[in-house]
Amino acid sequence: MTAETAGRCLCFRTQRAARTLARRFDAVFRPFDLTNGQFSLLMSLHRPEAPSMSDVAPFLGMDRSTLTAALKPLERRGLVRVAVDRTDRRGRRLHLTQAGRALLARAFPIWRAEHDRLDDALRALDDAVDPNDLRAGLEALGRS
Amino acid sequence: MTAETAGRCLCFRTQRAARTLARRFDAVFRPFDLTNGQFSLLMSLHRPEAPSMSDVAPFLGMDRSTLTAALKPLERRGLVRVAVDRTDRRGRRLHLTQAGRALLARAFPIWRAEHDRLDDALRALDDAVDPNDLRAGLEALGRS
DNA sequence: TCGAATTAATTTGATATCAACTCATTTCCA
DNA sequence: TGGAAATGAGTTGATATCAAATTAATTCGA
Repeated sequence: MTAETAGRCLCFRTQRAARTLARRFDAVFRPFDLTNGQFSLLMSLHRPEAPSMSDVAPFLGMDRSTLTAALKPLERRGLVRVAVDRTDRRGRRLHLTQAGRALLARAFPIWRAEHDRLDDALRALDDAVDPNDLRAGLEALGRS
Repeated sequence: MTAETAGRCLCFRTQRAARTLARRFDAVFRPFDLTNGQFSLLMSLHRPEAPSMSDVAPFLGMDRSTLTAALKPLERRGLVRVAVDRTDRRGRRLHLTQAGRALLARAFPIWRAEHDRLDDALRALDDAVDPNDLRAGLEALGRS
C-alpha cells in the first residue's frame, strides 16, 4: 500500500517537488525580500491592462481568497495597488506600481540565471530530463 | 519578461500543478477528514519500524519544523503517536496508531481510484503525457 | 571528565492555502 | 421597475510552509 502510493502518486511527488523548488527560488529571491510566489504574482500583473482578481487567480491556479490574502503584503509594500473597477464596482483591478515594476526588473536576471542552472542540471542527469517535456507534463497537471 | 517567466518557469508551473492537484485530492479525501498532505504523511509512517522526524522530513521534502506542525492535528485525532526515542532521547519516533492504520486502509482505495482517473486523463490528452515520464521528471525536481 | 561542538526537535512569526460563509453589486426577468 | 439570482471579492478558521532562534541531549576532544 505504502510502496504503491509513494511510488506512484503524482500528487505526492508534485507537492514534494513544489516544496523543494519553492525553497530554492525563495533563497535566490531573498535579497529582494520576495518569495517565489510573490515573484510569480508580480509577474502575472505585468501586463498592458491591469487584470482583475478573476483573471489572475485561475492563471495562478489558486483560489480567489488565496489571492486576496497574497496581495496584502505586496500592497503594504507599495508594489501593487488594488483599485475598484470603474465599470463594475464589484470587481478589482490589480495594478503593478512603479516600485513593483522596478523590483521585478531587478529580480528578473536572478530568476533567469537560477533557472538556467536548473535546466542544465536536469539535462545533465544520468536519466536526463527534458525540461520542455516536464513543462508540458506540469501544464497538463495544472489543468487537470 | 513576463512571457519568458510564465512560459518557462518550472517553479511556477510546479506550484500551480501542486495547488491544482492538492485541491483535487483534498476533495476526494474530504469524507475521511484528511487532506492530501495528511494522507501522504500517514502513508510515510506506515513502515515496519516507526521512523524519526529526520527520516520522514526529507522523504516528504519538507523542513523538520513543518513536519512538527503537520503532526499536531494528526496527534490530536489519535492517528499518530509521537514518542521519545529510547536510545537517543533527542529523537522522536513517529508511530501510526491502530486508528491511523484503519483510516489509511479505508482511504487507500479512494486514492487509487482517483489516481487511475488522473493517469487515464493524462494519457488521453491530445498531447498525451506519459505518467511515468512525468513521475521521473518530478522526482528529479524533488531532488534538485 | 568536562566543556565545546554537534545533532534532533520545537517555537515563533510571517506568508500561503483552501472551503464555507458573507457582503456588495450587477443582471435579468416577470 | 422591483426583487430574485448571479457574480466578484473579502472574511474567518483551520492547516501548511519556511527561516531563524531556541532548547535539550549526545558526542567528541583535550
